[in-house]
This record gives sequence, C-alpha cells and structure tokens, in this order.
Amino acid sequence: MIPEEGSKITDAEWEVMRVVWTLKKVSSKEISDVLKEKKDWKPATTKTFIGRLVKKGMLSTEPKGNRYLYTATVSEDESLKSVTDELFYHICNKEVGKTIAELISEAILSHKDVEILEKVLEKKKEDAVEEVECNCVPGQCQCQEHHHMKHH
Amino acid sequence: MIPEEGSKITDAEWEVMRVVWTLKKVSSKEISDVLKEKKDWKPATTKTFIGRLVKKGMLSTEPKGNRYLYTATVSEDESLKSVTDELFYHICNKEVGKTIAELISEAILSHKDVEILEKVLEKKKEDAVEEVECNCVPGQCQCQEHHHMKHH
DNA sequence: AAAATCCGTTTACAAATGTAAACTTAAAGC
DNA sequence: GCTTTAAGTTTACATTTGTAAACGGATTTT
Repeated sequence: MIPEEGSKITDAEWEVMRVVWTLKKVSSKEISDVLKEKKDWKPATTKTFIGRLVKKGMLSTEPKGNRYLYTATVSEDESLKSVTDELFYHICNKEVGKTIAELISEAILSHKDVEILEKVLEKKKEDAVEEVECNCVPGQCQCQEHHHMKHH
Repeated sequence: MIPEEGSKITDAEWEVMRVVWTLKKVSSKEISDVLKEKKDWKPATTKTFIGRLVKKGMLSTEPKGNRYLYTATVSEDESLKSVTDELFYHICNKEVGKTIAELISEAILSHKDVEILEKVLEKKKEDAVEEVECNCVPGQCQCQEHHHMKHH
C-alpha cells in the first residue's frame, strides 16, 4: 500500500516509525519492547499504532510464519520534511533565516556540524536572493503593513 | 491570566495568534476579517479559537466599550520555540546538525540572511562540542546499535 | 490434549481539535 | 421604543489522537 498523499504521522506514531527506521525490519514485539522502555506503553498501545500506520500505508507487512515483519514505506528524511514544513508553515518566509539562526544558536553542535553548515551556507550563496518575498496574508505579518493594511 | 505552563497552541489557534502578534491590539472583528480571507473561516469559528486562547491565557482582554481588545501574552518568538522543540523532539541529537543543514539547503534565503547565519555559525564555534551525545533509547537510532542492541 | 501464550484485529473511550450554529445581551439604527 | 446587528458565551458535533482492554485464532508448553 502506498501512503496516502499527505498522510501525517502523529507524535505517537512517530515513536513507532523511529524504531522501524532504525531496525529496518521488525516484529511487533521488537517495537513494543522498545516503546515499553521509552514510553512505558502497554503492548496493546503499540499494537494500535502499528495497526494505524499499516492502514495509513506508512508501514508495509511481510508475513513471517503466522506473524508479520514490518518495514517503513517512507524514509525518515521524507517524513522529517513534513515536520520542517510544518515549522515554516507557521512563519513568514522573510523570517525563515532568522528562525534558522535561532535554531543554530540553541542547538548543540559538533565542530564537524559547524563545518558542514559552513559548507552548506557557502553553497547557498549561489542561489541566495536579493530579498525574500513575503508570503503572508495582510494582517499576519508586518512586512506588508504599509502597502496593504487599513489604518484605524 | 498567565498562560499555563506548557500550554500548546494548535495550528488553528496559531492563525489567530499571528494576527494578534501582527496587529498588537485587535478586536475580534479584525481577527475574523483576516481569517475569513485566509482560511475562509466563519466568524463563529474564529470566535471559538479566540475564546479558547483567552481561556488558555494566551490572549488577554482589555474592555473597550462593551467589547474587547485582545493582546498576546506570549511573544511570537517564545511560541516559535515550542514549534522548533517539537521538531527536534523527533530526531536524535546527533542528527540536529544535518537537519539544520537540510533546512538551509531548502530555504529561500537572502544574502543578508546568509551573512547573519555565517555570523551565528562563527559564534557557535565557541561552544561547539567534540561529539554530540546521542539521547536516544536503544532501538530508536543507529548510534548505539553496537553497544546496546541485541542480535537476532 | 489441555492450557497458556502470543499476535493481529476489533472495540472502547476520553481528550483535543476543527468547524460552526444557537443563544444572550448590549448597542446602533430607524 | 422596536428592530437589526454585532460581540461574547454556550452548546454541538464529527474527527483525530492517545491509551488500552477484549477477542479469536495459532502456537508453544506442559
């Protein structure tokens, strides 16, 4: 089954997916063992989420004996993309830079990470724009205030 | 009223908050006009979210005539923090650098943004660590595989 | 063979969320 | 003064989410 267009992974489901992404091909027991540890979920709870993920097409099943082995149909990176989109959905395009800056300030990074980021930034210079276009509706960010907003 | 510790702003509520953050002190009509435009919400819908936000303490009210003017009790930056925390909650600490790198690659940034990011990175060098500690439960990221994972 | 266990499936159920109408009351218009 | 309107409050209701027990069939254990 192919995951529905735009099917979202909830927080609880994400916990399950992480286990599958890590272990690649797992039994439900392996999953619920991990989440028993981390979240103190009853096996029944984990089963529910596995079931929902299968129904959503995020997990595929391969029979092994009378049981299943589960694998992910979407990569962690792809899924992470929806989470970051979610983040940027909340702010004005113009603020994206500033927001990333904050992320960096607050993050714990290794020297190697910093190096990588420097490289990415260097590359980014190529397609950096003169000015980022605001994408907001008037009344949801300051940028357009002058040309669109009513005065009261 | 002070916002409850850790009260979350839902996606729909976020739309309302953005209007308030932008216009600083608004009537419910101003809010629902904006969201009529953007989300095609009936005024009743916007009213519901305003009400919930007031109850949660995210909006404070100041009477004006027999109506209210609403203001935010939390800043956009503070609130954004919860959204970004949410993001990093989903991944291993070790992957934070890589994830930020992806954000940068995909983002539309201005030259100025790039400059700012370079500065932040420069500063970050001061407290960059040798190696980022993994914070995952075994079975939820690869890092620990060798020392903790069972073999099957 | 009977009992205990394991796993997938079904059902349950409260809280949160999105969406909105209905109700109430005060103000504004006629 | 009555009517319409506008804003705040209450109620409604379907869906999603988190959490889990119950059920049913296969399997392993005794």
